[in-house]
Parts: sequence; structure tokens; C-alpha cells
Amino acid sequence: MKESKAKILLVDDEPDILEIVSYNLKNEGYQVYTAENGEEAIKKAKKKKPDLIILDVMMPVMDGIEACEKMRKMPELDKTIITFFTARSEDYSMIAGFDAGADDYITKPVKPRVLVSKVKSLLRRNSTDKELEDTTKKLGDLIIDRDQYKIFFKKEELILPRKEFELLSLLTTQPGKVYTREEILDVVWGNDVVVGGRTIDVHIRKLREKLGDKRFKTVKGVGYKYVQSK
Amino acid sequence: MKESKAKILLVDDEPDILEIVSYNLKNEGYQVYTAENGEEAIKKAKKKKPDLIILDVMMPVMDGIEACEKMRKMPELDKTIITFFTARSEDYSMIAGFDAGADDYITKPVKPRVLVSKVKSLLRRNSTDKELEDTTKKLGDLIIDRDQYKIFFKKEELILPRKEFELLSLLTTQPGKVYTREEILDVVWGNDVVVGGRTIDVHIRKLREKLGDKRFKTVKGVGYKYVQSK
DNA sequence: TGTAAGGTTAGCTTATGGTTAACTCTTTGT
DNA sequence: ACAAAGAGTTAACCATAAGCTAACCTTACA
Repeated sequence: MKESKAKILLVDDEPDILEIVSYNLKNEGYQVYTAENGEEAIKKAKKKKPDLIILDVMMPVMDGIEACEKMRKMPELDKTIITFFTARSEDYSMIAGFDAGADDYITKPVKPRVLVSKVKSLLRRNSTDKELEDTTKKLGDLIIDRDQYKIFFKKEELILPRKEFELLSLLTTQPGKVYTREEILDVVWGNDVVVGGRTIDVHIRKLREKLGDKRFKTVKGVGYKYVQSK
Repeated sequence: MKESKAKILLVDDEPDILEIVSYNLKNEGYQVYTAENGEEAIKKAKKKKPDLIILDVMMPVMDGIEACEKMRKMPELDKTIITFFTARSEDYSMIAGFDAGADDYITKPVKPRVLVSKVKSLLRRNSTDKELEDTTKKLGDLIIDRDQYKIFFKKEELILPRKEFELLSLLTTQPGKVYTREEILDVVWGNDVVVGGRTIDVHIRKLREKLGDKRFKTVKGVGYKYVQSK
């Protein structure tokens, strides 16, 4: 299994395009979210914090330019790449797009292969951040080694099953931060996987068994967080 | 917002490595000092008080582990981040390193870009304030942290149940502004949820119990507002 | 291809949080 | 000063999320 791939938000008002493009991107292992207008796009962007947003210019409710401007002002999206998706030779929209803070733009129609490689190259731009997450991190008596997929707990080497490891890894990326069940599902399971409501609990329970109760705090109705043990 | 860049002390016994790594770091604007063994490292650390020390484990004269232990005892370096620099999969040295008080470790060989971004993220750790401000709201003796879903009240950590937290969160978005019962219902409960007429009052009461009476002002016939206590 | 470890589910229990109802207190307008 | 309406106070009650367990699939690998 690969590391978790980037999140892409695809915004277009034509369902056909959404379907075909998202099919191609999913095929490459990306987590794809879709929206049909600018308003929806902003909501989803806020929620999912995608790495890349592919934004159609012409849309009802709120067009791409406006949506882009708004999203560029959202601090949580400062690392997100935004690219426009427009019909060829709409020069106007290209100019306006860059003005609005877009990073790139893709012309329609586009061959799937071309799109995919464009997306790859766009994401490579800030891939250094991704590589970072794959290194060792230390939290008190807990050392997590992503490279070798194992942890050290109180100086004991411990090998966790994948799901447990990924879950622990997520919770510890920001100790103290509460991760909602939705976020956890998105990252550890992938956004299109549907699992029962008790699955996360069971994994949390296993982690608590192995690493102690106290460090995994439940925030009822919200999610879970990892807290440094004292 | 260009603060003066951080000071980094790079310690390795191979001149080639010193040169290439320091070249890359200098390129990013850091002040780089170098040392070729543990002894020298300690002297320079004392003098320069670097923000970050990158320390090779295997060195003549004094190895990295010993140097790290010594430096950890120096009070003037208590804010310094120490990271080891070791060949991949030397498990022993990793554990020993963390034991000796290292904050992180970097495996050799490392791509310059990865190294640079790792260094950046390590240095970012020190400026905790930045990340806090993003999600945290401060109102006098009250600090609201949405990320961690908790508040600090008179320096005491306090965990509020969901509805109470959301209600407080809403009222404090604009201290002094009166929020009507309708607005409160819309935001905290959602527009379509129907609850009895006394529900809001009960939650307000709980907040008053926990945070004191005075700051939640009732405006009869209109709604509630949060006022900064004096 | 059999087996063991990992992952998921279902069904039940428990704890907490949220809501309600009944009653009282306060404010405000006449 | 009095009525009426809105707000405050309780405690009981109900709903829901999370905990737990065991059984049951799935996958990886020998």
C-alpha cells in the first residue's frame, strides 16, 4: 500500500465532466472530492483542505474567479494549489484567473493522460512537505518511525498493524488537536470507503490497550485527540 | 515579515558533508556554523547559541551522543533543538540519540530539498505562538481553542460539552453583539431543529455557572450577548 | 491453499449530554 | 401596582455517542 495520496477538489457544473475527470484521478489513487459551484466548493475546501483545487471558471451560483478569490483569503488553504479549468482560448478568464490568485490553469477539453500528468506535476511542487511527514517523530516516551513502520514505546520496539499505525500517526501529527471521526475516516480509510460506526472506536481501543488509556482522549460528539502523557 | 534567520550549528566529521549541507542551508538564508567533532561542537554551541544543532553520531574525539548529553545540560542551550544525523536504520543510535535528549533525527543520505524543509519545520516548532493564533481566540481571561475543543478560563483548562462550546463560541465571535434566540438556534442547533423554548436558557445557565454570571448579558425580548468582564 | 493476523461488524452496555416540563422570578408597560 | 410575558432554575427524563466484546470476514503470506 502506498502512502496516502493527495486530496483534490474538483469543481465543475457539468456532472459528466465531474464524473470522467474524477474517475481518472481516482484511478491514480488521489482522494477526489467534487463540487458543482463556487459556493459548494468553498464549503468543501474549508472542510477537506485539499492539496489541489481544479476550478471551472463558468459556473452558476458563484463563478470560479470569485470562489478563487475567496479561497485565497482562507488561511487554512494557504498551501493549496488552485488551478483553473477553462475552455481553450478564453483569454479573459486566464488573466482574471491569475489575478484572482490561481497557480495555474488547464484548458478544456483535455485528454485524461495529459490531465493526470499535469496534476502530478502541480502536486510535486509542494511535495517536500509530504516527505516531511514520512520521517521520525518523537513525543515524550513515544517515537514514531514512519520509514520503518514501527514505533518505540518506552524504549520498547512495537509493531502496529497498518490501521492502528496510521491512526496513531494521524492523531500525533498535532498532539492536542481534536480530529473528528470524519477527518479520521478521510485520512486513515480514504474518503470513499464506508465503514461501520464502531470501527474507529475499536481501533482506538486497541491503541489504548497497547499505549495506555490516558493519552487518547475522547471528545464526545466531536472526535479524538492525542495528549502527551505527563 | 522577514525576521533574522536562525543560527544552525552543523557537526560532522566529513568535510564533504559539511560543505554540501552548509551550502544548502546558507542558500536558504540561515547562519551556518560548523564543527568537526563533539568537542568543537560544544565550544561553538556555547559561543553561538544556535537555534538548531545537526549532529552526526559517529565522530572522532567525542561522538554525537556524548556531545548531545553534555549540551543538554547547558542551560544556555535549553531552547536549542538538537537533531541527530545518522545513516539509515542504525536503530541503536536512534534510540540512544533520543535517550541523550535529541529532539529529532535525520537519516543520511538526505536530499537537499528534504533536509531544508525538515530544518524549516524543526525551527517552526519553536514559534508555537504562530500556530496557536490561527485557531485560538483570546478575550481577556478567556481563551477559546477550537482545534482542541477546549477553553482556558483564568488559566484553568476547561472542557465544555459540545453545545455549550458552540454557544460560547458563537457569542464570543463578536463580543458585545446581541444574538437573538433565532440566530443562536440557527447556528448552534441548525435551522431545521426544533427545540423547546427553555433550552437555550439552560445552556446559558451552564455557561454562567462555569464562567461567571456577569459576562452573559440577557437583553430581554431580544437575546443574549457576551461582554468582556472588567 | 491453509492459516494466522488484521480489520470490520453487530449488538449490547454505559455514560454523558441535551431537552423538557413545571414552577418561580424579573422586567416592563400601562 | 399589577398583569403579562420573558427569562431563570431545577431535576427528571430521554437521546445519542462511545465503549466493549465476540464473532465473522479478508488479506497476506508461507
